Amino acid sequence: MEKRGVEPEEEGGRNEEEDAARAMERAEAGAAGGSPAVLDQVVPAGSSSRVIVHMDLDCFYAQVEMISNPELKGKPLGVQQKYLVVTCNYEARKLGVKKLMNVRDAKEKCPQLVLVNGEDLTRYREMSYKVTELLEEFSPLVERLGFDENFVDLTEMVEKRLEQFQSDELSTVTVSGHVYKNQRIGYKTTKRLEALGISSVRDLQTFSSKILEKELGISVAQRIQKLSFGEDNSPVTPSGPPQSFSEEDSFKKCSSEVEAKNKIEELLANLLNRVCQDGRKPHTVRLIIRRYSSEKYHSRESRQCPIPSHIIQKIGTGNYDVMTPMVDILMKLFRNMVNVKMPFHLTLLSVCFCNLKAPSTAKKGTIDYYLTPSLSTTSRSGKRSFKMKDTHMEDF
DNA sequence: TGGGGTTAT
DNA sequence: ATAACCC
Repeated sequence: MEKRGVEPEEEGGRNEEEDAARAMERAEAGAAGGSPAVLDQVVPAGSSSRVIVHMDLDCFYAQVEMISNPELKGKPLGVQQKYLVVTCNYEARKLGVKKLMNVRDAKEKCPQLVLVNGEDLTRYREMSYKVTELLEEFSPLVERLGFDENFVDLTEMVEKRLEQFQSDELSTVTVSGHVYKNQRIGYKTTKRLEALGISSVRDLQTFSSKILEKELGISVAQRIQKLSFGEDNSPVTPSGPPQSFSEEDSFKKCSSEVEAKNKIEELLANLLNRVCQDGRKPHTVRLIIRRYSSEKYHSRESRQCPIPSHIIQKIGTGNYDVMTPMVDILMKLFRNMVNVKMPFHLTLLSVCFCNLKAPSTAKKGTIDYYLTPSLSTTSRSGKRSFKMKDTHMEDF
């Protein structure tokens, strides 16, 4: 990754801060190799303050594309998904292209705009994890947010460095602070807050806690109001490997079962590759659809089921056909949602593998084998002894 | 509005 | 199973 494409920001996450707004300490020298002594001006000794770096990669997809193809550097570049420019580099922004702009509008604003297709996220995903893994060398406490943001809790590292500096009697330090601008808290909540006359952080700070709790529920109300004072005690939760793998495709119209099956097969094939590389095995599969609706805001429906254990074991082995039985299962889920005897109009299909587990190493005849519900013969009676929310495809 | 992800209910 | 949130 090009260094100038990365903007390191350092955040002073405080538990009991009294600042009116959330303060952010920008480490001018960057997170790594910077001057850790910065902190003794900000953090009283013995305080429970944390040091959390928030790293946000600029126009991430566009950067990946420019690295893949250096000829794109210096040209206005947009990354296209369907008819949208989902992100673009700074050359393009200078010329008026915005994120999530229509391709037509973007071309109109900027006829020289170079577009690359970014519907396949594979390379973005790979780069994204490379960044996360790099950060994990500094601390295991790295939390991902999307593909292009990471939070790193460096409290321990900083404390250790601080001790060193104090013993060296060295403390030449500069601090520059900056304050969070108004944040968007989430679309639905924003609308509800607006209805209450709350449109700024200041409004939220001064609003009645009681009324807010009644309006939004105690959980959301207390959280966002604390956030409005810059108080965020939420831990940096290590993301670790992903909890789900999904692939989706949107389109203008899918109105036949054959069409749907073809699309599902493509999504599934890609997913099987991914899950194979991961090494873990999914125990649940889900099919998600979006039906065409003239105006109603995007709503999705889904059906999921456990993956039969005999199929799970074949995943990743390569020499067995997993596609056929999985397509079978997915088409059953499909017909469970869509009455194929009636006309239908779908605009999105998505397949998701979740409930990922480390592959079983249990061998026949061992204790582990009999203690693994999905392997031992007791699993059938065992499964029926408790309530399953999922549809059982084994029952079909 | 794409093509992903997470957690809460 | 869905909703809401994040990017």
